[in-house]
Amino acid sequence: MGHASNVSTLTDYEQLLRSSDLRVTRPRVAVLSAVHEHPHADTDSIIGAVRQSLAEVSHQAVYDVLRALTAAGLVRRIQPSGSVARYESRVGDNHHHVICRSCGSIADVDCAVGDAPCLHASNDHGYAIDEAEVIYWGTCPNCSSNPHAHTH
Amino acid sequence: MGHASNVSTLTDYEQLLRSSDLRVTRPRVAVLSAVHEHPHADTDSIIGAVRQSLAEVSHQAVYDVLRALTAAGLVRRIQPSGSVARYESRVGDNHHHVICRSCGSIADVDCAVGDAPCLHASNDHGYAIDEAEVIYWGTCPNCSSNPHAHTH
DNA sequence: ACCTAGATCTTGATCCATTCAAGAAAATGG
DNA sequence: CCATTTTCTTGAATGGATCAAGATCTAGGT
Repeated sequence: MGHASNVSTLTDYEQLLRSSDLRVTRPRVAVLSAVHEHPHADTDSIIGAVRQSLAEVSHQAVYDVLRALTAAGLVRRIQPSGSVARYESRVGDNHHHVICRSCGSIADVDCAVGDAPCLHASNDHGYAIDEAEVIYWGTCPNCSSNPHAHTH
Repeated sequence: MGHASNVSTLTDYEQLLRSSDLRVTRPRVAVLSAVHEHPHADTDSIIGAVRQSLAEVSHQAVYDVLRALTAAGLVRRIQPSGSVARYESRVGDNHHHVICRSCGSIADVDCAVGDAPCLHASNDHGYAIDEAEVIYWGTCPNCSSNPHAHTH
């Protein structure tokens, strides 16, 4: 009695992992979940979030998992100048980011030109370009109105 | 006899520094020169280049100078994902970069749309955008033809 | 269900780019 | 030439990320 829950509790995250041929482990489910729930979080924040549901996960495991998930395309890693690595679960749509120079907040920006665009450099120097990464730098609404309230 | 050379040897780099209200020191001239001569070089390469003309410069001095030059707008700092900081002397023209995923080589790309463009995000979320940084990722001609010759 | 092979995680150390700190040296303006 | 302020030297520390070895767990086959 009760072992039927093994089947009924298959989460979407487990499905995602399996469909990428990744073994399902508790650290992996927890990290994948954390990235979904905390877009643009850095590794340290992800470790913190993961440990709320799975207390004793090593930081090394989180690093390993993030690498595996990134390689599998389940998460995307971004690393703006001067920042540590950050991760997001929105993948495959070629979107970009706006970053506040003052507080570091990040927001998503749909690609301005279409779906898989931005791939046209004025002179590609013979490079075979497969991705155009755009980072818009500026000041967020909050920092614009409260110029001295740094959360950075 | 001979001290007239103090005047005649004012280099362009000295002028650049003075016009930015920066004191002229040998480390600064050497670093500025190194960045001009080695576009996209990282700090370590710049330290090496600087020490060819000025043997005993501390790495800390180079870090400090690079920071000062960047703040003054005399050089530009770029830091692609997974790379250390790199510097270039081409500033003020809103150009972008293509980077080879295989060997890490970097080439300049003029802005595709015009002069100070690219500043139009599809939805800026209220951010006041002042710069659009574009990095094109791909494979350089050399790595395309010699797929296994990593210099990275 | 159980076992095995191979992947993944834990533990603990290490790397290295960058920054911090304090005092010595140098540059500018008077 | 001096005084003030900046910049450089020296040496240590920081922190994100990686390396390494062995224990643990997952998945697939029996």
